[in-house]
Amino acid sequence: MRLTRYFLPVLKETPADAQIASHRLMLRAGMIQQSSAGIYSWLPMGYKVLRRIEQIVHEEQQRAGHLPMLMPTLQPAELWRESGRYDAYGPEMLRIRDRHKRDLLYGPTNEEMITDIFRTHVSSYRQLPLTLYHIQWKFRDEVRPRFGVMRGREFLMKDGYNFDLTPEDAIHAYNRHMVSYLRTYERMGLKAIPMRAASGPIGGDDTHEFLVLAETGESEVFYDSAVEDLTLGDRAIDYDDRAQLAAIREEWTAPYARTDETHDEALFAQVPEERRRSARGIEVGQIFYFGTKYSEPMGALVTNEAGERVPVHMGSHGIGVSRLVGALIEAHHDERGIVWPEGVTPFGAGIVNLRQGDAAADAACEDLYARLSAAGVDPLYDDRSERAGAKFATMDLIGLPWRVTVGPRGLANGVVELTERRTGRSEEMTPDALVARLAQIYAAR
RNA sequence: CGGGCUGUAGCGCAGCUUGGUAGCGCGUCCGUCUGGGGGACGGAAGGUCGUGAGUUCGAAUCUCGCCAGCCCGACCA
Repeated sequence: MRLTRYFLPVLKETPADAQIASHRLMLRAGMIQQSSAGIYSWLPMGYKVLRRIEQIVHEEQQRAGHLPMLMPTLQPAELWRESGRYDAYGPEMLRIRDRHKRDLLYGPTNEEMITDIFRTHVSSYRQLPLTLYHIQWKFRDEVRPRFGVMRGREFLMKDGYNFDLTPEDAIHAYNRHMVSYLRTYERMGLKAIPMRAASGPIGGDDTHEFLVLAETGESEVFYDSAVEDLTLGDRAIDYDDRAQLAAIREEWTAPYARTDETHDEALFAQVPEERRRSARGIEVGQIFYFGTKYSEPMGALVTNEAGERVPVHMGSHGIGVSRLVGALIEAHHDERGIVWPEGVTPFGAGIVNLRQGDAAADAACEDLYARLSAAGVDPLYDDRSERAGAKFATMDLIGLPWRVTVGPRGLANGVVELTERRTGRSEEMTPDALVARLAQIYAAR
């Protein structure tokens, strides 16, 4: 993409309403624009990041064998009356009445709807196990939206639902979600720690929240520093291997890690003192096993091998997709701007032409732009007639992991410069070497 | 939902106390000079002063109502 043809309305000054880094930087980098309290438009670059995150979530869900689908944003009230949640949910749920005076609601989640779909079409244990998910906009009428997309009223969320015959099968589904989530966050360049959590209005017994450590997090967390060192790396995972998944779950959940809601001082005291940590965290996902909580009252029954009609065991599992954009920035920024991890960056590298209009510089930039594009790096070429300082400041702000600097001075020696945003380290090299280097970095993406 | 604060140009703000018909910086547009960390000079566009009513000869400014947004708390992913 050429910057002169893009829409990137960056701000030099900080908008007064933005308090925390991610909100401030998303506004300054031209990623979002507030529409009303807790509701945002996603401008091209913000949307690009959102779509990348969404893509990673899709890939990892499908790798785990979960099936993508799409349910509507507006749901009939009847379904929620059946589960008893129409009254239980409270004013957070946005209620709407259509012209026929039918009660609708803008879905804050989809347990009722998915259960309805399930009971209509599935009646035998032979059709199990089944895990369906979708990525859809949700609405919760927060009393006090704040922190930009981190706590908006409208938000994009992946929510998945598993249907299993037995508690054992459902626990396997739970573990499958835990492992796929660990992998999802790791691919985005985030360290998210599963913590034993409280179940809230979804209800249920077994539940973990995934928290990204950040000073601006909404939850207070307590954990054993041993979890910080855990990583999945490139280990081969077989999502049908129950023992392997259970072992990974054990590995991640054995060290103490809880939010303030479930924190237990006595247990925490058993952690060696030098490994005890208390910090703040941003919740970016949660998994639940809740058994027959919805299947029983809503009649989601299947026939088992003995010919008996039994309620299915269910769980639901969410990832806050839009919130992740904010969480990523909270975890990855400095005083100059955002520092995108390569897994989610909107563009792979920025090309800065220091002397727009100079024949040699223009030609070198065009050449690099074409070759990096062909190599799948997806570069953003700053071809504006701005001075170097302005171009550098913009690149620092929008946080692309790599900056390619092209100017007459270097070109006279046959070199261009490659700078890593995270460390600020620069290296001069020939254009050929630079293309090869970036192509290799992004080959896996 | 309790407490606090703020609405003036795209963004950040001044002006309000003491009423006289709106200003600064950034950004935007045009031009010239510049050219390796938000450059300089010259010119230009852009405002129902959140909104409604009241007081007054006259309201951005004073009074009351409403609306919106932000912060702290409670709540929440």
